[in-house]
Amino acid sequence: MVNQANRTQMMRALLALREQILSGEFKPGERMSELPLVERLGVSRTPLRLALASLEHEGLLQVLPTGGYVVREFTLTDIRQAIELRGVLEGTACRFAAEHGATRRDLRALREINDAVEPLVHRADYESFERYVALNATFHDRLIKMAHSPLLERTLATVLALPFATPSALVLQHAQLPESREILIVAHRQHLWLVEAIAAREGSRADNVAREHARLSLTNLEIVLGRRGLLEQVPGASLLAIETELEPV
Amino acid sequence: MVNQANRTQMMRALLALREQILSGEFKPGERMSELPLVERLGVSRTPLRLALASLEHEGLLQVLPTGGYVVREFTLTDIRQAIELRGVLEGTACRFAAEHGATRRDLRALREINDAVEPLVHRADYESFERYVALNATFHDRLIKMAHSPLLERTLATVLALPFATPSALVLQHAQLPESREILIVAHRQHLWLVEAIAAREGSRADNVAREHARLSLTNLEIVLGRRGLLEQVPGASLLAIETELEPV
DNA sequence: GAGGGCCATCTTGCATACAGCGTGTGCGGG
DNA sequence: CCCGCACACGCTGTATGCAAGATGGCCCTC
Repeated sequence: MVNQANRTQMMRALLALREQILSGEFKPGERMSELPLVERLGVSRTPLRLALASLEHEGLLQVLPTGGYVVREFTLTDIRQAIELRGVLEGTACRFAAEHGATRRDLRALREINDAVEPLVHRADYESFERYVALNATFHDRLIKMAHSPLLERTLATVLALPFATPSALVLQHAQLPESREILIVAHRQHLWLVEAIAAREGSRADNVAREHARLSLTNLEIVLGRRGLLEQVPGASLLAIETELEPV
Repeated sequence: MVNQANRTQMMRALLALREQILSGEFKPGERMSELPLVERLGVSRTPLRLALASLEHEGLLQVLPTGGYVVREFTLTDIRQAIELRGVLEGTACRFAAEHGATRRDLRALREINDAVEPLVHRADYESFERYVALNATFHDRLIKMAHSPLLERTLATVLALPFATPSALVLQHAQLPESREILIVAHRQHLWLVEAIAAREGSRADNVAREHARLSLTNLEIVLGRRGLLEQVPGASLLAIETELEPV
């Protein structure tokens, strides 16, 4: 959102607050009173208020009708809809990229990322997963840039700001499970298809593949939900309202 | 976005600023210095800063790397992409509505709106057009609500905040031209199709129809661009960078 | 004993003062 | 005449004081 460096007090408050909220130091519905936060973060009320307003724009906080903010609670439905919407937006970005025509340079960059990812999907160590996640993020960043639509980029960024919505939010948590490594194989194959489709200017195919690709996150979500211990490691998990429909493993 | 009543100084500043920007009282690239605005709007710097931050989030303002805001300039490409993205989001909303299953009550409401619109598309007086625009807005509002996705609603709202992006932004301006009345006929027919598709739970069809429906705004845009006098009546027109590719009538 | 009203306290919204920094201008030197 | 430096102005970021409103508790009354 605001990509300024953390030089200003407002940015420091924003970054600290976001991290603390996502790491579960505040409960959903908890009131974010300003004075305690001032003490906690060591900034004055003015930049703190700006940070709070920014977090409200991001969707992590809600405004009370009487004034003031509370931590927002997310339901499973919220997360599913966020992932689905991410798929729609990323699909649109891929379609734009295909229709607009990708430069050789962009295509080569994507292919190089895929080449680097390929050996990683078969390895099981944690460092490989971390590297996979990083490359995955680079791939998606490059893709959205190729749509040449600042508005789309901005819109997608707002959706990604929500917990659980980002492409690799849930990968690291369950990657250790052997059953879920198949997901990485599928995801990698979809990346190959995406580059193929964009290179061939097949916008509709690129759109569809990207949507299905995003839906892998739904599968990840189901897997993580099945293992209670895993869920709690995910940033933002504390903001999730576990509905009673929690399926037993 | 922030739907609070205009009780607070911040909301008054926000509403006043937005209106003044869209009505062309500031030129694109013009710096929005705080002190002159304080004098102009009669509010203090604190709520003004909040309003500026909100407008930046809306996309009407840009932040300078040195700090401070400037009025953003929109290109034709920006507008086209905004309209296209609106189509994607409205299409998704219609698909969600179809997949989720619409209540009889919602469907009846949509059909009633369409019934009320039907005679209006054949009339040429200004009051009919105004009534058409109002009913059109109600129709679209109802549709997005039927998706049952607050996130989608919020996302669409951000896109609609941009000038020229809203469904009926350009209707009133050119409705007087006889050649453009056909557009209303087509739009009305698409509304009928949308209700049909949603009622039949045909999500894909609803999606496609909604996308094409949004693209009618592109046609409107082309028409308005062809008549210089019309363009200047549209709110936000002053923010538009007319490229040299302006086609002569 | 319960409910309602009043008071105290806390909280937010707003205004303003202050400091640091970037910018623009003017003057002097080459 | 042009370029560079320095000073001054204006601007933003920040801190803090103040007032109005909401909320919760306590007491009084029925």
